[in-house]
Amino acid sequence: MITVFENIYPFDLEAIAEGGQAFRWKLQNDGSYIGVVGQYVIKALQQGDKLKIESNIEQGFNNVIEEYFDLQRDYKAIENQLSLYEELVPAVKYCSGYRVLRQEPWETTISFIISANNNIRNIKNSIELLCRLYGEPIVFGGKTFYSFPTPDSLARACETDLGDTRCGYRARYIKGAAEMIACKDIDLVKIKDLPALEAKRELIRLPGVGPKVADCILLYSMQRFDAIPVDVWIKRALENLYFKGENTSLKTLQTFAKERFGPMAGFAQQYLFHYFRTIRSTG
DNA sequence: TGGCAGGGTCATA
DNA sequence: TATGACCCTGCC
Repeated sequence: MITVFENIYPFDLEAIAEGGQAFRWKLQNDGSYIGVVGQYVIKALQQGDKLKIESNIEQGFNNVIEEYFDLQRDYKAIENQLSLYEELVPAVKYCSGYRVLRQEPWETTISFIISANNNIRNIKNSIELLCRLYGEPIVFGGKTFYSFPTPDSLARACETDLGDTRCGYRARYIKGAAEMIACKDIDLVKIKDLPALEAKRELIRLPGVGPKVADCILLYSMQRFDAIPVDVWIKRALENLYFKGENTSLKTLQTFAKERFGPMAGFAQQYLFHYFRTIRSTG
């Protein structure tokens, strides 16, 4: 099925797909991106303010797409609000169209456990291998894609075999987290509704999940926009903007960012991360 | 060819 | 609270 979504603005598919919040989107020769979302393969092509979507979604096509890309949220208003912070204006201008995807909590948890002390290329490779080895095949457009593995399938996996996904020492974290979730020791659905601090504390019980990964899970899959993952890029950005470039502890930076941006912290993080990372890599 | 850094976490002191 | 180890990969 193919549908075109009109008048989507601000929306930047490339920034959304490459921005480091999701790791399963792949750029195609025709400029489109193909990704796997749940049991669905989605081919997305942006042409100006139109978004053309081709997918194997059978029911509720529009709902699935609108929810995943968060199309109902007024990002123009969000960008205007962020632009009230003078220091964010360049980042918001540069990254206009960035959106926080509404991803699945389990997949987000494992993806960001793999992300720790890793680089994006490796993260993508490991997740792809994980899906090929433990996910279910989905045929779309004559090609085979793979769904993200279930908690049960990873809980049953042998730690040595998980090493085949080239995730290194994180294999035991993946297995450990999968076991806790599969046996309902941790319930991601319930965590979604807990108060901020409690939710974070619960997530950190999972092996391989520290403060930063917990914030990623909260922001990218639980719509907790007050969560601000402080990674090396946000550290650089905040130090650069507010601490005269001086080395500052993660805790200080996190407290500062939460106070300064409040419920907008997660959005601010997205624009700062993408902006500083792009500026740095392009010089 | 070898050293280093990459969207942190964990164990130890 | 502060340090160092940790798998693997690509880049210089």
